[in-house]
Amino acid sequence: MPFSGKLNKEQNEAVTHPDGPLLILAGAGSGKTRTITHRIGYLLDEKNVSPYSILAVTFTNKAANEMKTRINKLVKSGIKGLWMGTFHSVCLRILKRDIEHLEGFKSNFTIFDDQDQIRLIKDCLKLLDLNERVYEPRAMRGKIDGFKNRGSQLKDIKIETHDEKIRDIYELYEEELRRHNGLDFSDLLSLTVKLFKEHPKVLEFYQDRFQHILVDEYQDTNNLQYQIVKSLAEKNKNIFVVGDDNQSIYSWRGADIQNILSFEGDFSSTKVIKLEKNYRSTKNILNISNELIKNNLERKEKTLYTDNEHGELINYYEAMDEQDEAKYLIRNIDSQKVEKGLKYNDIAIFYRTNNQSKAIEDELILSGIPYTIIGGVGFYQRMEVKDIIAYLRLIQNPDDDLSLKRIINVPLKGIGKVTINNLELIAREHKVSILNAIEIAVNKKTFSPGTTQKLKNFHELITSLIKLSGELNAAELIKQVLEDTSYLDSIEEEEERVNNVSDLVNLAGEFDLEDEEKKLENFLDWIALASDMDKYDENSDKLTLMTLHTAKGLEFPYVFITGLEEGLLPHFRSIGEFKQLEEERRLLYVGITRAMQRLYLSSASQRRYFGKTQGSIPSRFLAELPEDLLNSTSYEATYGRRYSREEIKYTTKIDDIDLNIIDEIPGDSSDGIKKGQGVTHKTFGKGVVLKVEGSGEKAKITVLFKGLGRKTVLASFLE
DNA sequence: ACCGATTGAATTTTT
DNA sequence: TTCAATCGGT
Repeated sequence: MPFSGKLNKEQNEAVTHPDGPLLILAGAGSGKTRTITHRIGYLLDEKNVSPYSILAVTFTNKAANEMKTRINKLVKSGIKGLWMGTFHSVCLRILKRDIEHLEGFKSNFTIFDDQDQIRLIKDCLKLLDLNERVYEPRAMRGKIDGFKNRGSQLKDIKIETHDEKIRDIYELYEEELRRHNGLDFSDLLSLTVKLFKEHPKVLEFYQDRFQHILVDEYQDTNNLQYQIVKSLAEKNKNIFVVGDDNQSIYSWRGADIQNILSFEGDFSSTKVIKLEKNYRSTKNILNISNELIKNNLERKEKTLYTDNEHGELINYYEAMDEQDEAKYLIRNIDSQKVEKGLKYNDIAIFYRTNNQSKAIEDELILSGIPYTIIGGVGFYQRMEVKDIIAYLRLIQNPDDDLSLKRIINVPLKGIGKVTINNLELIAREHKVSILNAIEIAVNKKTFSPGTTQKLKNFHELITSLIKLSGELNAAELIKQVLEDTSYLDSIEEEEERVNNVSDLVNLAGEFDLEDEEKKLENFLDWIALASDMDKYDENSDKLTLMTLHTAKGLEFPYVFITGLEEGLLPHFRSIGEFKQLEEERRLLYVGITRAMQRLYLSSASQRRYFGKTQGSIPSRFLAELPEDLLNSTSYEATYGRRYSREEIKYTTKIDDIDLNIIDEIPGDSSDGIKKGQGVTHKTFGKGVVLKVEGSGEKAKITVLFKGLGRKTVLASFLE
């Protein structure tokens, strides 16, 4: 049995499980990936299951690619026909094939990323004549995604939000998305659910095809993903899920830890296997992770153990500020690298928020250490990359007004805001795309001769590119766009940007080699779901920097976790609410359990946020770690110098008060504005004062507004 | 009407 | 620090 030799008893039991639902609760480092790959190998080679009948869902594209490679090495037969990818990519594939069963949808849709979503929401707010300050686009995006992830119908939303306007925004947003022939990320999932519900024949096709379904990182599935899994597996019940409730860290994206906690109830006669033996970390590392996670109430009982040696103590350093923290990292990296003969890619640095990378980056550059940063403003979000992609998107989907608006004047062509606004009006009036509106306006000579000529040129440019798109592959088409628009000339002074554009051309070239169809559409789909993570090459000798979220699923011999401060980890947006606080703890748990040999923790006593230096105290999570496993030092101990600490202020938890009583809080302004007092703002309405900075008309007042949350406003705007 | 410059505001995590 | 909206000049 080639698939049992290298496995322990539980892993082997999972791999050779007969048909029927199986839940694997796999602790960190317990050989989860190995178990899934061997399971697939077992099905293919031992059970003679056709790869065509297997669907495997992973959390990232990178994980999918890696798993494919591993399985290929493992099995005798090939894996042609096997579906492996993220929920989003799997759904995309299903929708590309079957979306036209749903009325009003076309298969050449464009995928709208979150930036596009925000821009579209802004357009909606303008159309509805709503104030962006009151209905913050980002917040609205969050609400809309929330509705979609829960599968809420418009009529339900009335109950969920007391603000009728939010419902209007959602409704218009959906309408606009349809008009653009676009799908947002949530649509990929929710329309698949809709498709399965409304077209049982389509569902049956996939049910019959996918005899075996495997889902990795099941703890981070959301309601829609759950529904997809459930309906696909309903017929054959061969559903194999792997997850760790202690590593559920995506609730803000709609992930519901209940999916894994109640799996047994969802599928009758579920077999449960726990993988509790850790092969990754030293005893010390594993012990502190166990001690930490014990503090969570919402979890399944599971204690990891290991045969590995105790290893070194866990280091903790309390730095003066973020610079001092970065220097501490480099000191240790340098010395350990020499002492233990490490390579840079043996080492990773984690943090809670992307902006923490800057200080570390600066010091790394100074000391000449090679590094890569994963995430942040990723390659695909770069302005120049998005510009080129907008051209491609418009070529592929001429209804994509959003992309058109992005590039109609890029590089500058003398077509301004007023003209675009008028074009939008024409488009609306005739119920056509802006590209069509341009044609109408040019024919009718609606604009001045100069403008008409510019528009005519633009229209000809796009139509000629559309014609060419039938013959050219993605890379060639990008080159054509660059040539026709002289885009490179417009950014020639910015070397970085030019490089990014040429990287994009190369990327497209690589894609064309892989893609048999060589279609622009496929390239765009791939780009839309691609992330920075996918480009990450763990074999290049570079230090890796990333957030704790992106660290999930990876492992490194040496791990540094920075910024263990109240307000950062746990993040202040999560403090105060029990569930969110537990998720922050899980986040740290994920970070700690990435470490194989050695773990370093650090915090800074003060940190510059933007411009202003703020004081902070060490994270409460540090107090939960057993002291005898920690080796703690501080800036003061290392340098024998003291530094002046900023006064540390604790925020009052007024947020938890019942917002309905805001109306009743007395507004007494006889001697200026005070904390806790009720106020009325000209635009935002009623609220309660949380904080006062300065005095008089120009004082900055932080107010918790009813239904809108915290905002900082000028005293002169309050009544 | 468009463009560039200056000011102003805002920052969790990502498929 | 970056990004976006606004304003005044051409």
